[in-house]
Amino acid sequence: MIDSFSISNFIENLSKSCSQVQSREFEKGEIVTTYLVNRRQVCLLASGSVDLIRYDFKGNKDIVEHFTQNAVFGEIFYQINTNNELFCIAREKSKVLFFSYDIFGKKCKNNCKFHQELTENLPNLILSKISDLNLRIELLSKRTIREKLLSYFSILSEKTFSNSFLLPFSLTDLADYLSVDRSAMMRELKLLKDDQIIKKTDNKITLLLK
Amino acid sequence: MIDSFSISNFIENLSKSCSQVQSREFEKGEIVTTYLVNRRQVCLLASGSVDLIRYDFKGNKDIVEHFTQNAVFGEIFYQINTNNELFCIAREKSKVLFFSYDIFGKKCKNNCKFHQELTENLPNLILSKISDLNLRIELLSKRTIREKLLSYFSILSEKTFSNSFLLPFSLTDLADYLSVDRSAMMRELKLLKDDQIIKKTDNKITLLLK
DNA sequence: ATTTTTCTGTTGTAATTGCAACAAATGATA
DNA sequence: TATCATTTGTTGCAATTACAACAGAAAAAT
Repeated sequence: MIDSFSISNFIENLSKSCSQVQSREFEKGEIVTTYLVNRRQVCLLASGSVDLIRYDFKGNKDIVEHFTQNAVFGEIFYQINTNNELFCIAREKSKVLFFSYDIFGKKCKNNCKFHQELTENLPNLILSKISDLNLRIELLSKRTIREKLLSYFSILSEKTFSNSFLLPFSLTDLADYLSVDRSAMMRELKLLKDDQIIKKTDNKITLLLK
Repeated sequence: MIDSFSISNFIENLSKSCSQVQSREFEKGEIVTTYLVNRRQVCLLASGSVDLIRYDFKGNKDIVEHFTQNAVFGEIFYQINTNNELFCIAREKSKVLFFSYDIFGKKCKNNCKFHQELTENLPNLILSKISDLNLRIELLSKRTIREKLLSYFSILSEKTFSNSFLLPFSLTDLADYLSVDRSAMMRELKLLKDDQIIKKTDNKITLLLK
């Protein structure tokens, strides 16, 4: 599996640039890409964070997906005809690599090391994207807010090998990720505290399961 | 993009078997694979249909995912630590190819045509898997049953270029796919009929939008 | 340092939904 | 053909949830 270290290496090596990969830095708020055209382009987030945003017919903003380091994104992964406009916007200063999805089979003309590492690791990046999507479906499939929260906490707990962990999102974003009303989620969090199932201080959650 | 025709060709050519791909037929009800071990194995459904089933701690059966022709599946795409047991079960007579995900970069020793076609097409099969997952997330993110149904119908309508289309699922499975209570969904379908937003006869839906 | 924006926290209320339970229709199997 | 299993369709009711609206805290921008 690719790790942050490898990605950093990618970026370093990129100075001796691979002809088939572009790289660019974005400031907070800048549009990284849109899902309006139909290209075979893949975006790989080398550093920072990027949101996939929808503006619906009423102009309401809605976070569809949230990308962090090593995430791959782009309209090629989102062949869904929503009649809304989808944008990827940098949440903070971010570095993004752009290349064609069809880089897969092909060898680089220069036979460059960077290109080779990229094609070797892309399959794993895609695997982890698929797992992330499946995880979200798993959570969204739960019927109640309580179940959604507890499933999510349980997964964070397993990831960190601890009953205590920091939420990687703000509570507002968490409600968005679980696709529930924020105030209803806040209420449920309070009930979970009252029932002594969790403890919560700021964005640190502790599971109190016996 | 790969089509059914290409897949059929794959299967035909498979007679001169590629050393890195196994193929097997399953009868209805047979276990195709389980998500208990951690292998790099990919399953590709050449024909038939397969369900990914969960049995929770109470023994309740739950359809997590439903695969049809050309779908790729296997635990490699599902790195989620649910404490449940996940099985893939053939819904009908089905043909499945098995191979390693790491087939990607590697060339076949025999340099066989089949292997080459497979590695060329696998990236596209994976793309369409990702789009399917994103589509489901899109639907599950809707807040009401009505919105879920209408979004789903609208996508089917676009796919078929028609206001009338057949549901690819039974209503029971549709409720499962949208992760809502079946009886609540039935009620909402009736309300949609009463409000003259849809017509429904058996599993044919007609959108009555002006 | 002050203003503005975003985030957290809370609550009442109405609407939606899950659940349980049932009957009829359809499909599968022996 | 008879029997069993699955699917469709329906309803009452209790529980959950979305929505709206607000205030205070924290963070970001000027």
